[in-house]
Amino acid sequence: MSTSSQHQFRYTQTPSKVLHLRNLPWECAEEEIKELCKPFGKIVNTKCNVGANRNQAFVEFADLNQAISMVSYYASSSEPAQVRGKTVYIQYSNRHEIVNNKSPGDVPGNVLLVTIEGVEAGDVSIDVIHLVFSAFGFVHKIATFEKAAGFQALIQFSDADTAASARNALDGRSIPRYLLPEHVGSCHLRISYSAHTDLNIKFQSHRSRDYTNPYLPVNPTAIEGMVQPAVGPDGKKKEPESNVLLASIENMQYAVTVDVIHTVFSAFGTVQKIAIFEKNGQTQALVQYPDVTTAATAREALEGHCIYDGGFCKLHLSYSRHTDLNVKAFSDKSRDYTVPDPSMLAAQAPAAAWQNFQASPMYPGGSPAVQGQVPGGQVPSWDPTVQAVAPSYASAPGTFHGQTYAAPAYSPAAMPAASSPLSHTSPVSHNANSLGITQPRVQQNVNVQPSGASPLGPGSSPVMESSPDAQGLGQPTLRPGGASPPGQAPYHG
DNA sequence: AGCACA
Repeated sequence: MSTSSQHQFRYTQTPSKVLHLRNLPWECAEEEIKELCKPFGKIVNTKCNVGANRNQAFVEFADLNQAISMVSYYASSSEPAQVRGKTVYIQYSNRHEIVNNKSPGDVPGNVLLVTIEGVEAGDVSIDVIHLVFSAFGFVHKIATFEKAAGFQALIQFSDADTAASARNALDGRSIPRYLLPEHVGSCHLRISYSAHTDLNIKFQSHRSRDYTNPYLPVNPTAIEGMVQPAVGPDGKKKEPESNVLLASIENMQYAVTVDVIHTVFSAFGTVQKIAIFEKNGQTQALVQYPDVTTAATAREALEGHCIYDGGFCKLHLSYSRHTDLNVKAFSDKSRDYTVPDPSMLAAQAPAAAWQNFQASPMYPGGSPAVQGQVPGGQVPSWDPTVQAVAPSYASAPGTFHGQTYAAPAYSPAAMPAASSPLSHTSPVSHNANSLGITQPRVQQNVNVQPSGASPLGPGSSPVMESSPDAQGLGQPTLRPGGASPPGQAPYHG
């Protein structure tokens, strides 16, 4: 043994109440580490799954002598410290206390946040998730979603103990291969706790389930297969229709406020809710109508038109996968016209709250349950472009954890493609008014017809009274019913 | 197999 090697790690020799454990098994659970350490004293803190490989941990004893006794014991023991048969290396930490050992995801609760790594959203059906986690207790609710972190699921158990047992057993584990499509490689579960205590599931769908309420309606637009935008032979997208429109606003030289959106879209029917958000640097808005027909009318009439003269704020409309927006009733980016009383907002527990929770880690530390509230009045982080892919995997009955499971409640029904009448969804208009995306020479204006009747296509678009310059910024020029002949655009950019 | 950033 060279003196240099002794010097190399000399600094680790200073005793500390905190021990550094390394070479732990993959995603070793906190309980396993405690089991190893607690014979030597009282553990006051741990920090697990640290290091690049998440196979290290820190354990803080109440007393320095307890830490010394553990190090001393294994220094002289013929049997090394082991977890799951794997030798664990124990040294004094170079710090003397564990600070902030609990990240929010480590605060136990009855709802787990599960990240399924290495899969696409369509690879793991909600039935498979349910199957896997049901082995540990009754799964009340599941909500799945896609975020930057990947495909995730919130899984609600009855209590924190059940959730903890599932977490301890499955964190870092993989979903069995036979439950996955063949093309999926590794598929590790990364599990932490959610701050939620009760998920608000609005529909039984391919992405959310409430097993406590079998009578919950099935979201008609979220049935498997329905949401996947089919591509026809001509390459046109055939989206499922919806009562909610997704408006992308191109060339947004002027502010587009909730009020502006409301004004424009109210021409075709009652606008129930609006949410404005940014997506890939482009402003988009979700506009909710009471029914699909109204939305279709508005879509037909507004597609390709500009809110302002001069080719500004050009609208591109598609159907959202949403059917009922959960938005803050009054904010600068959203409006819920069905909730006149702001105090009602608390009762409008948005199912999107957990999405928001994912997007912005602003859950109050230690504060119980941000349940049912959109935190901070933020606009929910809608991600309408993430169109869920219909699971190609049909979960078959099988056994897992020694239990036999029935077939999934939802068979992958064939997409009722015929129900989508939209055959002219091409982004490029074939009409005379060739609204060049880059060089809009002729102004196409929003035609507002309060009756909503006989919406005009882009080719027969009437014009607004004037350019935004004449009207001042921020106010679209709307002339109800004042249909001018086509080609009479007064503004030439 | 060698130190934490939530």
